[in-house]
Amino acid sequence: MARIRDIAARAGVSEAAVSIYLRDNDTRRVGGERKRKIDEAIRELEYRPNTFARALSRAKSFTIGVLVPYEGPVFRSSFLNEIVSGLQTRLFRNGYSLAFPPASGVRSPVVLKNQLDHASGFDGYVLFGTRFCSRGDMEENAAMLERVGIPFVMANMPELTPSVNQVILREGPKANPIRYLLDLGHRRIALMAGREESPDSLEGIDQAAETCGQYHVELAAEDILFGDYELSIARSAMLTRLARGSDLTAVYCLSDTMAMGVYEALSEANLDVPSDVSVIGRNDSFFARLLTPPLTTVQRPLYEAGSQCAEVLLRAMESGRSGMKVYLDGSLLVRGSTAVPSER
Amino acid sequence: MARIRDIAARAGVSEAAVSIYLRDNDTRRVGGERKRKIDEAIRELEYRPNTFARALSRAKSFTIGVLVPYEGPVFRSSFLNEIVSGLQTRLFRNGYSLAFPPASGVRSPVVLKNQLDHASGFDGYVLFGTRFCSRGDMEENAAMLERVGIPFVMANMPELTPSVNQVILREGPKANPIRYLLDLGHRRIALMAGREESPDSLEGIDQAAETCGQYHVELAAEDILFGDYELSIARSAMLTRLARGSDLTAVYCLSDTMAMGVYEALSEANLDVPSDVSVIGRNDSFFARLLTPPLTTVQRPLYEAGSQCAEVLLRAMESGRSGMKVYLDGSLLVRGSTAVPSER
DNA sequence: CTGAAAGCGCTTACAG
DNA sequence: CTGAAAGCGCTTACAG
Repeated sequence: MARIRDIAARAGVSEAAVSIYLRDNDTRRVGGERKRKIDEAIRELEYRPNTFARALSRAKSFTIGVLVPYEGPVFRSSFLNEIVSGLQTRLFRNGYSLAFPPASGVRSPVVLKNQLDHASGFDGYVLFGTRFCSRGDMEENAAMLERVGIPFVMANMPELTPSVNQVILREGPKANPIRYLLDLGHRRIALMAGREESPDSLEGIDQAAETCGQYHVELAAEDILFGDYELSIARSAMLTRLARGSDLTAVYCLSDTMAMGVYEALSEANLDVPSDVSVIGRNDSFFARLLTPPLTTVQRPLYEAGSQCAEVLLRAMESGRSGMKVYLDGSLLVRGSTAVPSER
Repeated sequence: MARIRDIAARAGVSEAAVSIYLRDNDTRRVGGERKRKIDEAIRELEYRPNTFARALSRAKSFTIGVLVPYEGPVFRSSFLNEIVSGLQTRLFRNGYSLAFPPASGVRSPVVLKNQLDHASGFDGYVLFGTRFCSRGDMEENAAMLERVGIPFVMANMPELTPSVNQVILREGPKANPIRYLLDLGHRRIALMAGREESPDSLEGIDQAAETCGQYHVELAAEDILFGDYELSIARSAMLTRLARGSDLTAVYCLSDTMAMGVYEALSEANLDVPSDVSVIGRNDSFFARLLTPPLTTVQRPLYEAGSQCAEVLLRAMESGRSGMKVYLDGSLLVRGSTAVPSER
């Protein structure tokens, strides 16, 4: 591997000259003839500046750590992947690399601590909430990062401490799926939440309960199901619920993936969507419109959330600002999986 | 940000002592009382060794560059994501980080060159072929990496230069989908390939033609379609083909995603799957079994391919070996989208 | 316009 | 068992 010293020697100039020319091709610090010599040496030796040496001496690494405090394959979640896509596109444009430090440990703050041990010296972080992160975990995580003192932004979490930069996906006024079901005439609605401790699920339950309350409809405890954001678990949860009596006429699922599990369960129970039971999903994953029937879903701007994370982070890195909050609203896409309730 | 110097000062020991203790807690180089002091200082100052300084002086970064020479969101491909998941899991276990250097440029070797400028000093690379990489591109890419002199492994490419480490997904003896269709009695079969120049598509075409040949069936040029590995493009390509006459009785698609596009096209043409046209996909993506009808598909061990990439790379990094080739076979999962051809 | 020197935060022989 | 010193490959004042 050629070093800057080799280039300098071959071109007959000082290392400083090479370094400065590399940073700015138009510098007047280096004369024309010498520039040509340097260029030539670089080409001949296929010189590439060492990333780590450069980061160390510049005190700027052009590396953003993506922190998903969860042991297990990250890239399997189409939800996260969509956000990361937006993040990547925006950050690449500014020349930043994305680094995923190794995850190990069980409790989320422990995993994060381990990840930070491999991510010291980075320019910024994007912290993702996962279904294994309770609100307390995330507060602990955020506090840890604040002590580190490097700019960061949180994705995929309901609003937290005011000092934290966050991009927040919220249902928004145009998207209330429970209200939509109630307006259609449904009175016995189930909520397929994710994981009991997850802030997203808790928020979903609160909102559903509140909306039901406005219609003087009860959201019964037995109608709050937990599908762990996974297809097969949602399927079992739904099956279990159906075994207790099929008086439900609608289900709102906090992810399209879980909605697919609900489709499966309903089909096994010989219940038709939507004539027996209406189903609503969330995210508008690419497969949603291709299901039979096409899934009514709460579209959420995930890619946009990713690029907003990048935007906030870039701003935080250049100005040191914190406490920025960006809110992104969802919207309801009505397709074929919802209908007025029929008497059975 | 605390440095090793701060820890040394606070604990009243030399920097060397801290560094050595950090590397090996059981060292006898540092006495018990001093160890305690160091621990305390580390905890109080929440010290984390600087990744870049450490990489530089150790000449070992514990960073693997994931090179996808393609400008555009990488994490949107569920195909790549599944491979990367396997890679990540195995590499994390050994304490490696995954780094995605920024992509810019149009031609694949140009993108790769740019990426390498941001990835110098890494311990190893995983190079992915994309649908925009011709065989010539990939040979150029491989040659470039060989000149860099750092261990690397290629994923998602048919067999290339012997010197290159590769994990190769091949159809394998148990998976020949064209033969399966022929055995069912189909005689007019279309192939939904990806992109004209992509080696994967070329290989798929060769194999399909060869198998057809064995049955004295012609794979007509007009029955070789290009769906660019995308749903909507596959849909249009299929629609265009159907407009020329619907004498086809079967389609093999080089990805499940394209198979979904074919489903759409067939449904728009009022053709039933499988009674009018049989459809086979590839990859066994998670949604394949949930389509209506459930998709017959060539299951390929993508996650396993990812962990094999990691395995090969780890071996290459410790031994310098090259020219390793790992072959992984697919297998045909027969579900509801295939049947014997009916006369129409 | 140019080079010699010090420094970034670590680690690794080396001498005791 | 311990510390002082040199070095990893860059960059950045500094002096000319």
